[in-house]
Amino acid sequence: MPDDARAAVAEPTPSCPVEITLGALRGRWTTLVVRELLRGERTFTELARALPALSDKVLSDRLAQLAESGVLVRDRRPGWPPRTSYRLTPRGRRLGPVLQALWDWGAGDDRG
Amino acid sequence: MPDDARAAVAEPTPSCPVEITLGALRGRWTTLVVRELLRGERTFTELARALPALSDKVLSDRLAQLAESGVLVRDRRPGWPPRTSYRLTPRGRRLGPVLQALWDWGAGDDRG
DNA sequence: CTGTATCCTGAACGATACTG
DNA sequence: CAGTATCGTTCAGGATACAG
Repeated sequence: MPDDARAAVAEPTPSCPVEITLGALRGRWTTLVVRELLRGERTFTELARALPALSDKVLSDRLAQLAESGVLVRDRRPGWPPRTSYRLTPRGRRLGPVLQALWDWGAGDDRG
Repeated sequence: MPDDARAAVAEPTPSCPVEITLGALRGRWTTLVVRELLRGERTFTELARALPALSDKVLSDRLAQLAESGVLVRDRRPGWPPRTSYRLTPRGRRLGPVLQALWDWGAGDDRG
């Protein structure tokens, strides 16, 4: 973390890298979608089936959000029935260690 | 990450460690408060001054939230004027690597 | 199958005022 | 100094219906 991270902060969402990452992961279900994709390519329906309590709209929102932040890409195949796959970009795959860090802290036994 | 992380997920906020961590860091300003405390003990006023755009109420909310999740402790000293210090617990200090991981990803140049 | 549009509700946020 | 109480607004989440 560079030293200018120490600068006085007037806003919580400037160009701060921490906020960029939290922005990409923001919202319910987001990390679960990413985790599913870390296991491999998935279609819309496969994601919906893996996350049964998640509505179509929110899944759509999450996929758009993650595409926007460069975490995943859509792979739309022509023909019928329409079939779209989602897979992580290299940048998206690099979220693996981030989720690992989040996991480790949350699983911490508080001693030490 | 243990293998049962692969289990089908019906809710986004079960006892999943990732969600525990995100829950602790949830909300605007939260990571900035933690980052300030990573630099050392701080009083309410010092935190408020470091984060000028943050209202008393929200700062109070954040400190309560972070105390609740075991990230920091209050150190209230008797006498007048009242003076309260906040400092991270060992668990709170272990958020350092987590914020580092968030920082690194957000600062990533997208190549590789 | 793969989404988008619309509406509704509850929680988070921020301002202000007030207390020990 | 160190907070809490109250209130209004905004925004994300979820249900439902519909479209390419």
